[in-house]
Amino acid sequence: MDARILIEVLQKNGHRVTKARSALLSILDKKHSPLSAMELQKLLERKGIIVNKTTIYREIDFLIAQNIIHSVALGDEATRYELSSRDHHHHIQCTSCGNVVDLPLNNELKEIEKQITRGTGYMIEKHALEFFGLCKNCQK
Amino acid sequence: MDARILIEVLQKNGHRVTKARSALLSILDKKHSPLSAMELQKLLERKGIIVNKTTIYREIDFLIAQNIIHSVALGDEATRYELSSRDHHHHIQCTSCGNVVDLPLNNELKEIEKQITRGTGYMIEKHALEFFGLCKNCQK
DNA sequence: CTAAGTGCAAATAATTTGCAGGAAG
DNA sequence: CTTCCTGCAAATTATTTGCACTTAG
Repeated sequence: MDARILIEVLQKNGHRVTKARSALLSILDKKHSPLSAMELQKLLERKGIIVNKTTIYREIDFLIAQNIIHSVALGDEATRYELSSRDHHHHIQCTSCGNVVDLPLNNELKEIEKQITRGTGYMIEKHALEFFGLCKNCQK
Repeated sequence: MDARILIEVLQKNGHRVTKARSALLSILDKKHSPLSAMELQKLLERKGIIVNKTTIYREIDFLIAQNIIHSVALGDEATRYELSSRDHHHHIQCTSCGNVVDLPLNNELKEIEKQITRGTGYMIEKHALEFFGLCKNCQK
């Protein structure tokens, strides 16, 4: 249970473990695709945990500050978030239904990043690689 | 002049060529990094062309519909736009000053896209690959 | 002329913030 | 208890839309 370990770490570091906080971690741990603030709120609701949207945003800020989650920008309405403890991966979003799926890829980009640093002097910290297309269902 | 050609095409297709429209095209043609709605408005202003922000957004919609520009999502405040007629490329944004630079890269992703299609059944239409890091200046 | 372009004010939508009350440790 | 968490309402920011007016062709 990734979520359990994260909760332990939070406790060890003197952070409070609220119902919403631990439920969010277990939701993020189970769902293998990035979730928006609204989606997180709804998934909490299904567990019987009703919180204000403000709380969701503050919880997101907190978890980002703890390096537990990070944002994923796909260019549509809302920012999504996912656990940072996952192996590095990318996403593909269906341009019709909007569904997002994780894509396990190897580090094809390491060499490219070195090239870029050589060419531009930038000290690269991270990258975002997202794919877009029609999922099987929407091809019909 | 890329902008000139685009203007001719618009005229040929029966679209009007307003001061703002042609100025936007020449601005986008010159600036080799994606621009936000607000930046576009300000750059027009510097040319003495004062337009409402609404006009900027409507012009962006129009140019996207004409396949002349497309959006670039970097995950911060605003969406940026750039000419589609440019060779396919990517960007790197400084995580400190926010500056965005174009990166000419070859099609390293073609093979990866084929893999993804084989593995997931998605019919891939496009991808977004952005890099983030510290620019030379901000490393000091 | 006449459809397309434009400004302005108001509407949305995502996210942020101030403040006062409530709960975790 | 005391700091952190939370709700609520109001503020902010990016973008959209309705309506009446203006202009390019």
